[in-house]
Amino acid sequence: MSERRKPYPFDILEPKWQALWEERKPFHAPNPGDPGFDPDRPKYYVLDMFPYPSGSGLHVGHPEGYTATDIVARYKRLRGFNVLHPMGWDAFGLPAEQYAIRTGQHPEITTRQNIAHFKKQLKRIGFSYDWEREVSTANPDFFRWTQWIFLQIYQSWFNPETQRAEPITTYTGDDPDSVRLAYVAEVPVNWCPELGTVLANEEVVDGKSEVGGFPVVRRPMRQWMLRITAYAERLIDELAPLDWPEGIKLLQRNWIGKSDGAEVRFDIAERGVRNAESPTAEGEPFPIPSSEFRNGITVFTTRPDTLYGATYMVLAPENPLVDRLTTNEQRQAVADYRTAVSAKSDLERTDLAKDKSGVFTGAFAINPASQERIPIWIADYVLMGYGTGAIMGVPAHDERDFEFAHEFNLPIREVVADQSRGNEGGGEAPCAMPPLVATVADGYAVNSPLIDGLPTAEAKRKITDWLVEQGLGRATINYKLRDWLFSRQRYWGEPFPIIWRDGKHEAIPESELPVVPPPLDDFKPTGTGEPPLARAKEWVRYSEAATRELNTMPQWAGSCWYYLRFCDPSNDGRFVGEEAERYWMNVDLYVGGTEHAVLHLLYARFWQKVLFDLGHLSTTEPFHRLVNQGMILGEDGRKMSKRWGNVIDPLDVIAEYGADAFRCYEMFMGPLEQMKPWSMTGVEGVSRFLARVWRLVMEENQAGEWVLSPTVQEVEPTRAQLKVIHSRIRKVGEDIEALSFNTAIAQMMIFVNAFTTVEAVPLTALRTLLVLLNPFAPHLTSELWETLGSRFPVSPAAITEQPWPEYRDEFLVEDEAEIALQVNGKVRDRITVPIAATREELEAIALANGRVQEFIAGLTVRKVVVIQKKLVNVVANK
RNA sequence: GCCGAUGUGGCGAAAUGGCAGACGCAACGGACUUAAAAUCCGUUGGGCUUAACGGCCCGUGCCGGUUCGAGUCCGGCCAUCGGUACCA
Repeated sequence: MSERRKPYPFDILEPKWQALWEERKPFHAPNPGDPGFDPDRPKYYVLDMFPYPSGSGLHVGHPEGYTATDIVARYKRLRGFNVLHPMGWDAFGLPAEQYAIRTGQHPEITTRQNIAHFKKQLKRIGFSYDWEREVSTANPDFFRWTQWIFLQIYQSWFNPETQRAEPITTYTGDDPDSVRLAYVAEVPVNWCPELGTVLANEEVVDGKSEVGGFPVVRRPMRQWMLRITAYAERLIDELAPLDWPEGIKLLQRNWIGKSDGAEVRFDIAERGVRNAESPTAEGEPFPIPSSEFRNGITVFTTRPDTLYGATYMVLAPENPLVDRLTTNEQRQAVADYRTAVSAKSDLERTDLAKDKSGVFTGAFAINPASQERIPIWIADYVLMGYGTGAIMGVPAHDERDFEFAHEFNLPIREVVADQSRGNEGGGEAPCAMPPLVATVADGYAVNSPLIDGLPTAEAKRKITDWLVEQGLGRATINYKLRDWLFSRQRYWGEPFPIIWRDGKHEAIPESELPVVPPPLDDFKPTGTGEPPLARAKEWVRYSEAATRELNTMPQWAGSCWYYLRFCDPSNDGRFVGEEAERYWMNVDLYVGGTEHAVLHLLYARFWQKVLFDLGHLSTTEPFHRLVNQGMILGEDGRKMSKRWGNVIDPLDVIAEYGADAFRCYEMFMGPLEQMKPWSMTGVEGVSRFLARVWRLVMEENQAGEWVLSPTVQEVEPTRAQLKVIHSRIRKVGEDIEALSFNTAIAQMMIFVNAFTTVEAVPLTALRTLLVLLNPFAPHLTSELWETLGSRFPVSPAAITEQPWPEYRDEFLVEDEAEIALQVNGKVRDRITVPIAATREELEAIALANGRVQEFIAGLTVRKVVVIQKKLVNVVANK
C-alpha cells in the first residue's frame, strides 16, 4: 500500500489536542460547592448508554451515539451551560465470566484490561467526557451502593393506599415478607441439565442452550424477585409527559400490557346434574367433596359482555385446581396431557402451537349468567402466569376460543352482533348457525337477556355491575408485566447483601457493605443449580447460625442507577449527594440503541421511582429526553458481521482519515435515528471538506510547511457574506438542537464553499466557522483557532471558551426575493421582486408577465394566490 | 397474525402544505501538471423537441381524496426492515 499523502496533518494535531485535554481537563464539570462551579449557568446532563467493555473493542455503532452526545455536550458548553457528560462501564457480565471459565483468568483482570482498551479507543475519537466521573459497576465503591439500593427495595413495600413505596415498618399486616418489594419465590427458570446451570431467556434459542445446543427445560427454583408489577400503573402513566420517541413509549406500554376487564366466578356443577353436552359425565362422583369448590373457579376476561357466550371453561394445565376437579374417568388423559405439556419448551408451546390441544377434565361449571352447565377443559393455550390461570371459552368472539371449539366440537354461541337486534334473539339455541370466524370487534349484545341490545362498552359495565351485586365478580385490571426475576447463579455479579438464618432471609447491616465476592479459582456452574459462590465455604458461613445468600444480581442492576452515580461519583457517604442529585437530575438527553427500549429503560425507571418514593431522589423519572440511534450497516447494506466480512473498525478509519473526519462522517451519513449503510467514499468526501477548512486558514510554504495563509485578513465581510454567515449560524444552531447533525454539516459545507475562492477571507467569518464546527471537529478547529490566535490574538485563547456566535436578523433579510410564477399550480417563470412588494403589486406583476399571459390566453382568471416571498399562482380556466 | 418504522436521482440524503432533489458520493467534461495524484471549475432525475438560446411533458412505492397548490394532509393497498407472539 502506498502511503497516502494526508490532506491535512490530523495525525499530528489530533494526538496533540487529546494530550492537552487529558492534561488540562477542560471538560471537567465541577459540582455545586466545588471550586470553579458557576451557579449562574444553566445545567445540561447529556448521557450515553454506557458500554459493556467487551474484548473486541469498539465497533462503528458505539461512536455513533457517542459522537451525537459529544456534539451536544460541546455545543451546550459553548452556549454557557454547565454540562455533565460522563462515561463509565457496565462491567459485570457473562462474557468475562465465560472467558474466566475457559482460561482461568479472573474476570476482574479481563474486565480491567478491556476497560483500559475501550477507554483508549474512546479517547482517540476525542470525546469530551469528564473522566473524573468514570464509574465501573464492578468496582466495590460502586456496587456497594447497588447493594445498598437493593436493601432499600428489600426494606420497603408498595402501599396500595398511597400508591407509593414505603418503609416496611409502615406495614401493619402479619407477614411483612409477603409484601416486600424484593421477595423470594419458587419460579420456573430455564434449567439446562447438560450445562448444569440456569440460563437467561436470551441464552435460550429454539428451546436449546445458545452455547452447546443442549436441551433446556423449565424447572422451579427459589429465586429473588422484584415487585415491579406494583408499579405497572405508574410506569404507564408517568411515561406520557416524557420526550421519548412515541414508538418506544408504545413498546413499554405494550410490554406492561394493561388490560381492563372483570373477574367472574363460575360455580362447579354438583354431581348428578343433567348435562346436555356431555352425558357421559353424568352421575360421576367428584374425587373430593364438592364443598371444596364452594368458591368456584374465577376467570379473568376483558369481555364480560360475552358472558352468555361462554360455552366451556379452560384451565391452564399447571393450575392446581385441575387435580381436584378431574374425574376418575379422565384422570389418565389429563395426566398424560400435563406430562406432554411440561416436556415442551416455552418455544414449542407458543411458536409451534398453531393447532389447539387440550383435554376434558370430566368436570362441569355453571355459567353464572345462563345457568348452563359447561365443560371444564385444560389446554396449554391458557397460561398459569396470567390472570387467574383460567378462562371462560367464548368461541364466537375470541379467535383462540373459536379454534379450540372447532377442534373439539364445542358449542359456539353468538352474543355480539354488529347491529342491535333488540331482544329478538334472546332464546335462540346455540350453534343454530355456527359462524365461520370469531367476531372480535365491539358491537351490540344479543342472546344475552340481561344486556340485550346494549353496545359493548355499556354491556360490559352493566354485566359487571350485575356480577358485583350477585357477589359473582368484580371489575379488575391485569398486566402482562411480571415481577422481575432478579437472581442469577453466577460468579461475576453483585452478591446479595442478605443472609439466611433458620430458613429466613435478613438484611446485612449497611455498615458491612460492600459485600465483595469471595476469591474463587473455579467459576464454573456447580452442576446442581447451586450458584458458584457455594464453593467459597468460608465466605458462605456468615456466623454460627447464618449463611450468606449465594445468588448474584443480574447485569441490569448496575445500569439501573449508574446515571445517578455520575452526579457524584466519589461520594462515599451516600449513593449520590443530595445537592448534586438535585442539581444535575434529571438526564436532559439520553442516547442509545433500541435494544434497550424495554428492559433497561423500564428497570431504571422502576428503581428511580422506588428511590423517589423513599425520599432519596428529587425526580420520579430519570430520563427526560430519549433518542435511539439507528444501526450502521456494512457497505453492502447488510448488518455488519464477521460472517459477511463487512465489519468496519473505527480505529482503521481514524488512522487513515483522522478522528474529526470519522466523527463528521458518522453524523453526515443521515438522520441519527435512521438505519444507514457505511460508505468509505463518503468518509473521503467529509475528509475533503475538513481539508478545505484547513486550507482556508493554512497554506503550504516553499519548504512544505503549513503556515497561516495570507488570504486571512482583518476585513469586513461583504453584505452577501454576512448573509451566508448569519443564516449558517442560525441553521447550525437549530439543527444541533434538533439533533439534525447531517444538515448542520451541510450548512457548514455551504459556509466553506462560499469562502474557498475569495481573495481575502475575513477573520471574523473564519472565527465564526471554527466555533460552529468545533463540536463536530474539535481537534481541527482547536488547532486552527490557536494558529489564528498567533497572529490575531484573542482572549480567552481557547476555542472551547468562546461563546457560541449569535446571528443577527438584520443580516438575514434581503432586499429582493426570487419568486415563482405559476399558472394552475405549474411554474411558468421565475422573477426577482423587491421584498417589500405588496400582494396587489405581486398580483399585477404576475398577470402582466409574458409567460403567464401565454398560458392564460383564452382562459378566464378565477383567482390569484399570492404567497409573499414565495410565489404567485394564477388560477384560470375556461 | 398483531404492533412499529421506512419507501424521493446511479448511491447517502434535503425540503414550517408553496420553485422536488440542498449538501455529499459516484460519473463525465475542463483547468493546472512532462505525467499522475492532489486541488480548482463545470455538467449530471427521465423523456420529447430545438441549429442554438430555449421550450414542453413526466417524475417522491401503488390507487383514490382534500386543496389554487400534496413528497408533506386524509382513506385504501403493496413492498422492505425491525419488534412481538395464544396475555383471555
